[in-house]
Amino acid sequence: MKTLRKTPLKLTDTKAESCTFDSRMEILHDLPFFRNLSHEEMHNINKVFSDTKYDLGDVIYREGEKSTRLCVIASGSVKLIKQNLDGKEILTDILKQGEFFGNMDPSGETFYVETAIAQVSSCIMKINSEQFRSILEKYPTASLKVLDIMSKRLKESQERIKQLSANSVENRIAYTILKLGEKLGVENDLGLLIQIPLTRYDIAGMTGTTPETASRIISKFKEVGLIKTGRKWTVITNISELEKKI
Amino acid sequence: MKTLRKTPLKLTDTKAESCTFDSRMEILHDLPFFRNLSHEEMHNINKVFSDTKYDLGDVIYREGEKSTRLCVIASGSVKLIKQNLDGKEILTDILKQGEFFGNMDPSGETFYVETAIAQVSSCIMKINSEQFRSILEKYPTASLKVLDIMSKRLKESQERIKQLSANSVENRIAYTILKLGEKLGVENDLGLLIQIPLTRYDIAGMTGTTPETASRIISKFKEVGLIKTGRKWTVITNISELEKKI
DNA sequence: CGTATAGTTGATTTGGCTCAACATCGGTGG
DNA sequence: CCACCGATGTTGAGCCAAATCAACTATACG
Repeated sequence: MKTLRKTPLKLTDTKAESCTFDSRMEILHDLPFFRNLSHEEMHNINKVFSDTKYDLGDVIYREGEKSTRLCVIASGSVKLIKQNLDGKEILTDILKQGEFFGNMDPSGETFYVETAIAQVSSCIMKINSEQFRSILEKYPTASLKVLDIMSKRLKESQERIKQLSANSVENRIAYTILKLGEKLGVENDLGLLIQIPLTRYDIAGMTGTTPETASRIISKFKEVGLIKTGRKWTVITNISELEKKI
Repeated sequence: MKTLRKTPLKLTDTKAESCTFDSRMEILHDLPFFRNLSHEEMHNINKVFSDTKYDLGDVIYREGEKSTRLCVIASGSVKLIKQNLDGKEILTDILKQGEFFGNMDPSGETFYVETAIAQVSSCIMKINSEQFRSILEKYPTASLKVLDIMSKRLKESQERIKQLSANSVENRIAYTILKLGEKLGVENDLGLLIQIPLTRYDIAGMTGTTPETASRIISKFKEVGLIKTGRKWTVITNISELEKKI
């Protein structure tokens, strides 16, 4: 039952170069919604973005603040959190390089509905909501791509509602770990490693339970050999059996 | 405690004329995403839509079927349902005239992720996903409007996740009734009537609980004079006090 | 009117929360 | 380099909100 082992996570610090104009160029070019644009167009778009580096745990914006910008992750990863009145944290999403978050409503009268926190040291590219909007107006293909991404997120969100409404905590934790594996998994010598620091609080916040209950269920999964975990890291060792727990 | 009273719901049957080409024209013109289009453009768009009448309880499409069309409610209202493995029903959304649902991914390789059911007799306008897509490509303003609506739905969906994760059933039922009041409420002699037939099963499906628990909590709300209800109908009689229950 | 559907209410059970004590990891500074 | 300590994770005991199971009543529709 002992899984004593140093963290297998590779938390390479955001390299300075991930925030340079040229590397941003590459990242922007890889975004689904800016593909097919000419180099010159991309260059002009890139000029409109600014960037900021954040260390692990830094707040990018806070729920309730006036929302004025759209953010794109140039490197690193970001978690989106909603707070309940009694302080309970709901983890809405975990985003990785190339994904966007923040505001794209140009009205100027909106407020962030969640708090964004750097989950590892990250470089975040930012653009004014109105400017982003005018890019979308200029490139209809881009806005359809954004629309597709939003559709997908809505579907995922509704799947989660279904789970919270009808499934047990065990189901939800199995599902969440598998989804994280799909999205952030990296094969290593142990199995499929989830390449972000993930605490019991995070898992509890994603599944609508408490850290204690999350810990208990994770211990059960460990006992039957579905996963291996340690402080802030998780490895899936038996995907097919874990899928049966959903 | 007795609220013996005939249903105050006005379930006017979908008038035949709500499905005529001309009345569809009006409805399309009122859609947020087609506003600002010329009469001629609208006329061309209208020609691409077909329509179908559904009676209360009719299935418009079923979860898992190949998704090929986008639907717009010309008249009536529609509920979107997801089923759990053990048969439990999750009510994802209730939509009214002018709202859209279904599929807008043109890839042709997608499946409906929920079942759509007419909640009253309804006229549904339908368009092929690819055709809708090409309209969006042609009118960038329209696709941005659609994007805005999707953003709003995503926010609502995440709010619901938060509630399911952190709030009591009482909180959630109060919230849900208030939201339904905002969206579908009509002032009558009793108070703010929710103008759709709404069962305890529906409310349970929207709040992630059981009909029995929903009934108990609704009885409590009735006792303290926050709402009045009968078979399939709900009237909010004290909004401000009901808000305190969230 | 009679019947199927919808709603209510009670008794019992239980999954998961709360509170609490303890174990362990890993970064920091002496 | 190692000891320390705060952050993280584990585990136990008791409790409670809500699910389940069940019997019943009320409503609307044909």
